Amino acid sequence: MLTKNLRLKKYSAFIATYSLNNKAADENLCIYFGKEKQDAEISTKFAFVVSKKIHKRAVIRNRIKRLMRESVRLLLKNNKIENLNKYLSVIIVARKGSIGADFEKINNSIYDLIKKK
RNA sequence: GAGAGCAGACGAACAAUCGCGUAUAAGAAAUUAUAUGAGGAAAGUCCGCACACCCAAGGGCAGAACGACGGAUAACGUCCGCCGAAGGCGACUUCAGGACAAGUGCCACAGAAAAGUAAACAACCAAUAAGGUUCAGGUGCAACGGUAGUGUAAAAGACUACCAGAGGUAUUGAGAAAUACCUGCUCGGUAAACUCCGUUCGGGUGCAAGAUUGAAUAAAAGGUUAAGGCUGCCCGCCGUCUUUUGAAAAAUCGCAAAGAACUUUAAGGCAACUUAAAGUCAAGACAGAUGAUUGUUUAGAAACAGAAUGCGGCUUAUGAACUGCUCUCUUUU
RNA sequence: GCCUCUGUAGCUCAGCUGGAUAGAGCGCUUCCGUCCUAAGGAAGGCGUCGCACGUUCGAAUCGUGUCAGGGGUA
Repeated sequence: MLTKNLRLKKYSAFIATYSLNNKAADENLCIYFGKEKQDAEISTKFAFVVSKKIHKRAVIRNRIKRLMRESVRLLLKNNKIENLNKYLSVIIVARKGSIGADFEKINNSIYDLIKKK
């Protein structure tokens, strides 16, 4: 779990981010980007979504969520995704390809998709 | 040694680096330090409780669950003991295990007949008929107790012996029941068919229950005894209702450390369990915490699987390697 | 969290007040038809009734458990 100021919490913020429909996807993941920032001081907020449609078991869904979270944490720490800073919010949604994936696969997916943007 | 039966335990360990939730302490704050952080099923939501609120002026009809007996428990559809039945050579296992002799229904095809003191196709007696009987044949899951004999014209519980059931009496037991004797009493199956009997349940909603604080609870128009509420329905009772526009939808508690709690010991009890003493305090969010990488050990860095108000059960899923007791067979002494 | 419904042929559905060969439409295969195709006609195979256990003489149907899928509600 990321620290509290990096988490996206409000329901209205989710709706706003989804409605922009600014997204990038492959078979594993789908990333939604929110509005562009006015103030550079505000930190970018993240949310991770693994729907029950992906898989029935909570263990597998939790596993995917944790891997995504860890991957984002490490990328932020190493400053590899600087181009993310201009967005207010980012939602990462898992797709069916991510079932049973290891850390390497998830990490590469996120890195590639963000870099493309 | 082989094959079974029952019960039990375990649910990888250690280290390093980078991280997350909660609590406590320090600090103006950023933050820092310390402690701690997922199961035996957390699952399915199948039962039972606690807890909370709503409705409870009544009356009637429904309804649901359970079902040998005795106990345990907060309670249970759970557990323990025991009886009976069924299965197994046995250890042992399984059982929705009240009543069809209160009433109603159903029992296809076949068969005379599927339950009503029941047919007379063939058979038997007899000269024939009237009559007697349901033995034998045949049908069917099931044919009006079964087997063997006596008896008779031929037969039949008509009579006898054994077996099965029913009723009664006596003894034993806390009881289900068991044992013995008597009565020829013999009346089909099905209640996981309706139903009857007994027992239990005030009803409803589930922590998004609900409580407190804050905000709001205002205005306009229209309609009229219909709608709405009170238990599923009826009676009965209460009672204005609908539409449009506006605002709000946040925080704290519930709830996270104290109880039907857990561990050990002792006493009582066949046991479930109870009582007493000592010790322990052990997750807790609200977009929702337990992760990532590496190394070593084991067996290949293993199964099923992730807390959301809390407990007691049941059911289902579950890798590898184990432990104890018991039974049967075989071999050796 | 709570409530509720459905699993039958390749697909969409009947049958579910127990009685036997489990039906209908579309589809599929073969044949007829036509110069060829379509329409039309004839024939055919198509099923562990989600699974397990039970009740019953007999279960798709009744009961219990279980698995899977869908819907509603806050």
